[in-house]
Amino acid sequence: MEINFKGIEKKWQKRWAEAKIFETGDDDPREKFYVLEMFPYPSGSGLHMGHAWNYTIGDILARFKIMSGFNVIHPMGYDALGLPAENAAIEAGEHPEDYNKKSIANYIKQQKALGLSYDWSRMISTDDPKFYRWDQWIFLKMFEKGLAYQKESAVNWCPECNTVLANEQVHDGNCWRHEDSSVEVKHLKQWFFKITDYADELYEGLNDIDWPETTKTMQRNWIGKSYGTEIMLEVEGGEKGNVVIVHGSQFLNANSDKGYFEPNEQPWMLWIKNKIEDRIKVDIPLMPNYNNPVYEDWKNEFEKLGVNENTILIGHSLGCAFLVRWLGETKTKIKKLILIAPAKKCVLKYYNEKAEVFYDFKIDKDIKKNISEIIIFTTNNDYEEIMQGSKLYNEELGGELIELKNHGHFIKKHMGTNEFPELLDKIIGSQTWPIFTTRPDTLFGVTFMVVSAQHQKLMDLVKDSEREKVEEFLKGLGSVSEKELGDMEKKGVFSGSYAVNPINGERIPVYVGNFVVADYGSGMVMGVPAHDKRDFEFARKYGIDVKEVVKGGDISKEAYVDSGDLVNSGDFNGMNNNEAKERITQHLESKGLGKKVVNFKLRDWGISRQRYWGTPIPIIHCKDCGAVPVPEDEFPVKLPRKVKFGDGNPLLTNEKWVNVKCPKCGKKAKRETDTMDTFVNSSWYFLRFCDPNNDESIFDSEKVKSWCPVDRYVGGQEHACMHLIYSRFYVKFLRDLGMFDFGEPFASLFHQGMLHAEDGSKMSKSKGNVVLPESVSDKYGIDTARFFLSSLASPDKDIDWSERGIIGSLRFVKRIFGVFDSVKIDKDSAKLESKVNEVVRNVSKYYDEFLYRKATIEIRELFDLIASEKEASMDTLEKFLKLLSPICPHISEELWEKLGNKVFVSDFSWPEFDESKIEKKSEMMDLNGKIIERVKGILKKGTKKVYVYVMPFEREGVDVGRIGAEIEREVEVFTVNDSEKIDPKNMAKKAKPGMPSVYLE
RNA sequence: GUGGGGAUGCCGGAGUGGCCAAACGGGCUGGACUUAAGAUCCAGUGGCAUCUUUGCCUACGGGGGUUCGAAUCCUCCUCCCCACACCA
Repeated sequence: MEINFKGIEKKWQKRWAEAKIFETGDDDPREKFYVLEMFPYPSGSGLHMGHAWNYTIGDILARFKIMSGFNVIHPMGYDALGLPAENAAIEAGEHPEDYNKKSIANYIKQQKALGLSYDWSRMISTDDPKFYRWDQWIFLKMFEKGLAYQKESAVNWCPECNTVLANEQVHDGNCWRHEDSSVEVKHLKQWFFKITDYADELYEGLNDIDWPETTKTMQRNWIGKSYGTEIMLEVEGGEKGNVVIVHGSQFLNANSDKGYFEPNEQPWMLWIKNKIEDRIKVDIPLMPNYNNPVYEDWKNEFEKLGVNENTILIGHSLGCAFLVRWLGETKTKIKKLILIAPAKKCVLKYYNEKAEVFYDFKIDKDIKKNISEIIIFTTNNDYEEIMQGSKLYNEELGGELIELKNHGHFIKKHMGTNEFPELLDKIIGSQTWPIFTTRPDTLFGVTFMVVSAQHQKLMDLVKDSEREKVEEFLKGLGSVSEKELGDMEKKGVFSGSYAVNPINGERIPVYVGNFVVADYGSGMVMGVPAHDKRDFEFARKYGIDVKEVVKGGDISKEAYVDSGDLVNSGDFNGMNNNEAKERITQHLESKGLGKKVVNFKLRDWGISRQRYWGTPIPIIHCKDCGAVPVPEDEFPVKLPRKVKFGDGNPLLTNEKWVNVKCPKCGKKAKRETDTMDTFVNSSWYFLRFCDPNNDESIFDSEKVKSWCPVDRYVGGQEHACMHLIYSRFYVKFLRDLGMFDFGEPFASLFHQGMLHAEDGSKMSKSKGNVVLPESVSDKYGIDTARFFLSSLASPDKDIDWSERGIIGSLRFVKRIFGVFDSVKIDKDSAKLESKVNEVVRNVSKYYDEFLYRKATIEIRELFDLIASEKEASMDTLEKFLKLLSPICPHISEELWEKLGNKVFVSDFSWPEFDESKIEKKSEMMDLNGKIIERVKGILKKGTKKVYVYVMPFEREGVDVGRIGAEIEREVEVFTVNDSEKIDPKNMAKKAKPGMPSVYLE
């Protein structure tokens, strides 16, 4: 029999379209159901059978739901913006806009030929400015809320794509699109979306959605929530440069015995020098004629010393005036300026006149631009003029003004102590680093720290003496790509700095390491070699101490990472380490040195792409006003058509587009030429389907509220950590804007398997193994293909195309036509009636759960019965077609019409079933009868007693009296698991449910 | 390494305590139809025995266990796939 599949398909597709049966109204009282397949990037090469299958999976469900009486929204659109489209267009020598229009048109044609139940009136395409203007609107809202921001950062650069990639788009150090281009690290200013603000909700929200466990796990791993303790750690800065202390005038009586010191030998000066000179050079020059100072003389003397941008200058009293004057004159850049009791005029009457001249200068406010830190020390009991001087300097120069108690004029006579720790702090500038750890219990076992080699503040930690070694180390890493970095062995180099363990005050060396991630936690980790594998290796390699703090393993051989009791841990000794985690954290917390924190692996989403075919970022860069958003009434910022493709960002080549006026100040400014990552479009397109033609707003909230969230979302698992996280983020953001009230876009998610080519490999144009739906449709009919693919395996599994296999389905389809021609329409046999009810019941469930394969099996079974009975009721034949129609809509429609129906089967109600009509399988129908029959069959004359063995659940139904009467023997019944049973021949084992076993005595 | 999923007949793939030598399909074998091929239809498809009935043996990656009873539950092992991969 030959069937004109093409004709049938065309006929019904046309009729469905004319009757608009798949167009969905917004105000339908029926319960809504949103079925969505991930919208495709419309590739120029069109869709192959694998794509067709993806849409079919959703289509079968949508059709089932339509028939089941739901108000089904089942839309389709095109993810047309993006790099691949741009590249394909360039390769084809066409403008992306034109190229894409053609691709989309081709896609639509192909999809329509598949007979998919889309509501084409809702179609959207992301390259339409009417669509992407709302990308820009969302960007603006993000910008307003501080969730869109720019930062200079190390980014993943794909040389193939000529653009930056998001973290999610880098796999194994390679671009997700170009398996053999290794991603480079570049430093660029980029736009980011602050997805991390939603990290916790993205993580926790996974508990409430019906998604495949694997995908949820992947997202959980990606977001990477971990609970731990943040420990505040003091790290001595790596000093570099030098310190110069310029003393004041010597005005005290030279004869006073205890009060007398040379001006450059004030005890605190010597104390400081002594404290730090092994780490940093300290000069305390004795200035000429200090009792009769002449500025020029001091200047000459002072300039003999090296002063550069790494110098810390410390002045005391008159010395301060000298330094400020000198800095104002010379505009020298220095690191820090510390003024101690600075004077702006002479404080003692008998003081030399020349000193007055010394103070005769104006404080140059601009010097603060050349100094990264200015600190002024004053006290409460200095000379009045000096205290005022401190304030004056502070007013003019800014910086920090520190008032100490009872330090007089900071000379021996007044201070009462030789020590000046406050100053020491300011010189060494010890830094506080928060350290994240999940093992605060091992804090006593810390023997080193490692800071990331990529850390921005790394050099602040490196001491001069180690600088060369560190730089060499960094150089060694610099030539390595991101990918190799992953495989590299853990290496480190000593930074020269030490951290202080807050729990016991121990000094811990800080290393620079290649294995510490710079932007996780604070980029510095504590090393506990005794209880962490990696730390153990590191310590072994560099001869660092391994200090056991948790008992349980042999730390001379390997790190012990399991639990145990604490040792070498001060007050916490003997405590179980799990308890110690809490207690040590509490202890730190009480001292303000630590707290419980949650940390995430998730990073902000870098959305800048240096390419043309994307949504323009609606920002204008102005020299004076900075990044200024394009006003909403100027939206959309359309992509200019005229650009040159070649090297670099094409948008830069349209100067007219780039050069604009600043919306704020009206001066000349430039447009942002980065475009947005293509994933911004797919992050919310499913919302737009609810109101696709709205030009007034992104969508009508009421419509979105009535349709969303998506009830069943069908798409590939490869988007687990990209599209599916971004969409969740967008939805949460839009919800927080008050657009709607749900927080998750996709209530349930289904990942389809991939359709491979006949040889089991991926279908690809280059391999020449692509199966095209058109040719399949010509040869076998699209319904046959749908049935075949449905029957292969459950749709979440990968399957292989098979020309031979589809013949089996073709055979089935042809048989259907044959049987429908010949079957006598009358009434059902009891068997058929039971079967049809059973199949309706089961298939309904199967469709709802994507168990299409099982559906095809039962449909076949029902069909086989109809065929063998040769007679069936009209009702049964109709039910059969209804059951078949989600998978084979065209031929079902055709046969439905042949039965004399005028309405569409696709739009008809789903069949119901009657549970009571389904024959119960002979389950213990007459257990006693069976026993009697069986015993009678083997009964011998000499048999005296009969033992019967039944299943425990059958025991109650056994009528010993009746059996005994029938067989005229003594009967004893045992359950098969009765340990006291009499069973010499081990017959109990042979018993099966419904089939007891028997032993004759 | 971590997390997830697997391993069933010639093949794809059901089955998740008893009705399982294992659904359904493909393939293969035989038969019907035909001059023949294709298509279609029927039957068979672990082994041995047997008159249909039926019995026994060997089988669901490998070992061990729980149970009256295991493809199905537990445990260890092997192998395969997928994802994340130095996240402290």
